[in-house]
Amino acid sequence: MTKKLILIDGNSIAYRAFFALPLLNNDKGVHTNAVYGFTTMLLKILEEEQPSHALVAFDAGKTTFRHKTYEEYKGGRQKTPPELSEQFPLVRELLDAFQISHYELDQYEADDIIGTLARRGEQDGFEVKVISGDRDLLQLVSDHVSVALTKKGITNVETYTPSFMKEKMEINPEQIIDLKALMGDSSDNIPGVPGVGEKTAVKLLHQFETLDQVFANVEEVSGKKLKEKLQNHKDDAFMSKELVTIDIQSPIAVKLDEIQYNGHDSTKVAHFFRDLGFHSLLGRINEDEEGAEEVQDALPSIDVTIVDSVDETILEDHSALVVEMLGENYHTSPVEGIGLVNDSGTYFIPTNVAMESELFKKWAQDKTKKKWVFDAKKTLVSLKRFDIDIEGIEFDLLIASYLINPSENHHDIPSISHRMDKKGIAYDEEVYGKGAKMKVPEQDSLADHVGRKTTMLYEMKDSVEERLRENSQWELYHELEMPLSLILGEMEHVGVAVDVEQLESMGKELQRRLSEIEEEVYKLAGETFNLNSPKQLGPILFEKLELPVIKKTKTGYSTSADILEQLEDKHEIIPKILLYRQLGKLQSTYIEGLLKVVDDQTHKIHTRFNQALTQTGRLSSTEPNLQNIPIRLEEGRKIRQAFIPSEEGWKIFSADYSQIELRVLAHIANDEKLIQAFNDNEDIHTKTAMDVFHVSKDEVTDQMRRQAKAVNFGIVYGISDYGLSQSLGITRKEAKKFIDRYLESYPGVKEYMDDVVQEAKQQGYVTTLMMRRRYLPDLTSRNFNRRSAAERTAMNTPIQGTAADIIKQAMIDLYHKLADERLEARILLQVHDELIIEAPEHELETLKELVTKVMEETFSLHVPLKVDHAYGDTWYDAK
DNA sequence: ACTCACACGC
DNA sequence: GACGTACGTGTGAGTA
Repeated sequence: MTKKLILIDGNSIAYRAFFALPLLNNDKGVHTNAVYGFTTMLLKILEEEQPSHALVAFDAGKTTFRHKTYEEYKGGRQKTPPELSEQFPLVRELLDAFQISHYELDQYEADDIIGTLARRGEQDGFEVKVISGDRDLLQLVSDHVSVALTKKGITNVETYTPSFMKEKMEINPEQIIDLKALMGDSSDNIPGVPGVGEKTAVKLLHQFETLDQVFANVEEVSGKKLKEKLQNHKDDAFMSKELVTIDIQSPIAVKLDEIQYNGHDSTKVAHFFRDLGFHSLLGRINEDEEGAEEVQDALPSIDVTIVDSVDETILEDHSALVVEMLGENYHTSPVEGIGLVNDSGTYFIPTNVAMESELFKKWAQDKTKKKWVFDAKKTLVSLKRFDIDIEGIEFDLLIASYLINPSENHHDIPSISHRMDKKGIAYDEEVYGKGAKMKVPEQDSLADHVGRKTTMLYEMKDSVEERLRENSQWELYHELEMPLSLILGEMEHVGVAVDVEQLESMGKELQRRLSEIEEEVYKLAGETFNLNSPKQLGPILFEKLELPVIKKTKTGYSTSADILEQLEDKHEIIPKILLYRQLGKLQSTYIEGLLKVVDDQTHKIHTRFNQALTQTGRLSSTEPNLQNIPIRLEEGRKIRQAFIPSEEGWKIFSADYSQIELRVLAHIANDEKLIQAFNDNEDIHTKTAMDVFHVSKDEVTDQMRRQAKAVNFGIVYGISDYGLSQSLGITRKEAKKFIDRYLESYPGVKEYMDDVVQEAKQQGYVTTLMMRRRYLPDLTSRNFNRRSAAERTAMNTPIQGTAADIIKQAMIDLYHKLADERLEARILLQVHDELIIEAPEHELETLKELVTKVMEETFSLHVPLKVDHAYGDTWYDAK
């Protein structure tokens, strides 16, 4: 087997990672983006290269031997940001966990260490691979030394071999030094010859081979100016050469046989990953399929009693309760067992033992026995499957964690525990495996893991609640999200009835039309191909049919709808493709997709609302997503005909807020004109058009109203001038003008936008009216894009988030009102600004008034909230 | 098992 | 003036 040596330029990779990735930080405010990027790069290299030897080199200190030659070496360079410097010790820790040597040497740079070892390795018969982001290292390339440079991002590299270099750069590795000597390097403050850039330098080296030859034959250089510059800066060039030349004989102490790589210590690495919150990476380190037992053996042991029959002594008030399931879908996943922790101990109750126990059921349903859970909704729904209606849920760690920081991507017990510095717990993935390898471990392991999770839940309650109070979020948590959670759970459990035959017959008709269109497209294309593949479609349209290329994606031609629409009258194949796409979407996502998740016993669909996911406070919906059922195009809207009441003689009733976000904006910004418009019950888009274009009502054309509508849309969703230009098909400049004119027209809005960004910069986050919070670390980003995106988010989130708060409040109010009035009507779905209800026909008259009133009065703004309603035999008809 | 391009809603 | 530009979920293709 050949010996393979990997040499990594530690500083360079850390820098790259730092600037390539957003400034992630974990809960304790420690930045981890560079470490994270470094880790992904390292994992990839180790997987791909399987090195026998490895070393990471770092720059030692401020001064190097090069400074003796040239004092200003690396002068003028920006100071390393503290957010990065603080990560270097972590990178070293990481390497220790991976058991990879790292090395630095006073007065020398990482380059010199790498160069020296590369040459030594080469002589000893190694295949050497150098990883860096610094092109200077290309001078090391030889038959047995290749250099991988990071391209975009961090794991994306390009490997330079002598032949690749010749092809790509048209010069040899040996010429790299001379190239740099001529062109200099501003980032290292290397002068080179002024006025000579890469192009000229390459040209010179083509002609004269080496730097020495260039100057020996300087008379032959074409161009008077160039010749002069060379003659005047000969010394600079040779000094530059000295500076960029890597010292391949640096006095380093390490020997090659001391830097063998024998694989990492998975326990240490796992520990490190957990500490820093690198969950996604944990799955990539257990080469030899560590089972649940091994993972747990590494943790301090705990005492879990496996219960074989439930007795009263374990069912206390104030208990942490975990209903454990491996699958995501709690409507269908088997319950693997129950975790219970209270003052009397830590218990694991096997599913059948719990569910067959009358005592357990009675305890669960007793509202005076307070339960602390993780995910109240999931707990509620899964117990309902066993005919248990849980009561007395007093604490929900999932919701609390989400409210404290919604941008945290992992709101599971182990992740939250690690964020709060509680270590004795493994991630689900480590215990259960993931994907196809996921399996229920044997009972002892299961009980141990569930026991730990329940213990963590039990122990974290107080500090998490305290945090909510500190954030002034107690009311949001306790009066809004917690009650809502149970209502959502009930909605999910009730489900929505579906007319399966209707879906199936629509599917058949669609299939027929799809095949027909497909045939026609193939005929027009002159060949058959996979019409669902943009990769295959691109060449047909833009090469074979020679249609003009408007936009490319990184993998080929863009064939998205907005591009195809611009080509619509260029070729008759285009409208057919668009129709095929439209119908294909309906078929695969909505017909087939929905049929897949219909319960075949009850013909109902049970979505799951994710209450702890979006950054703004909105809900999301999965398996299936019932918040994106088509409505815009009639063809798709018909899908809604398949959503029907679950009982004979009932109707679907729908109520939606009219312009809730813009009303919220009027309120928050306290903009006189906007408030006036809503108080006068004006058509807001027409009003906006009047104000932006300075015209009277009857002068507003359709075109103007359409543009005003898009501007309003942009304000609500926080899109950029670019986004607005795209949606209106105008230039960015024009779009910006629209936005500016809008802000001139509504000075209150302008003031709000400025203030909210200002305030967010000061405190680091924005809030909604109900104190929902969103952190925006990118507000201080050095990257313009990031910063402006964060600024738009700062303006937009209070608007969208407050609207989300309001409809959530309305759901709670409505739920209670329906119960108080003894109505049978029940809420089925929420679609951001709309509630879908089913009700017996005789309740409709009552509902019209009651639902509207509750929704409009749920929250009092400086402008009225307006609710429209409709009903019919299907969701389609409730329009 | 993953990423990409695309498309649906608000 | 650059850069790549509301947020979600789900699908099929393509690659590893």
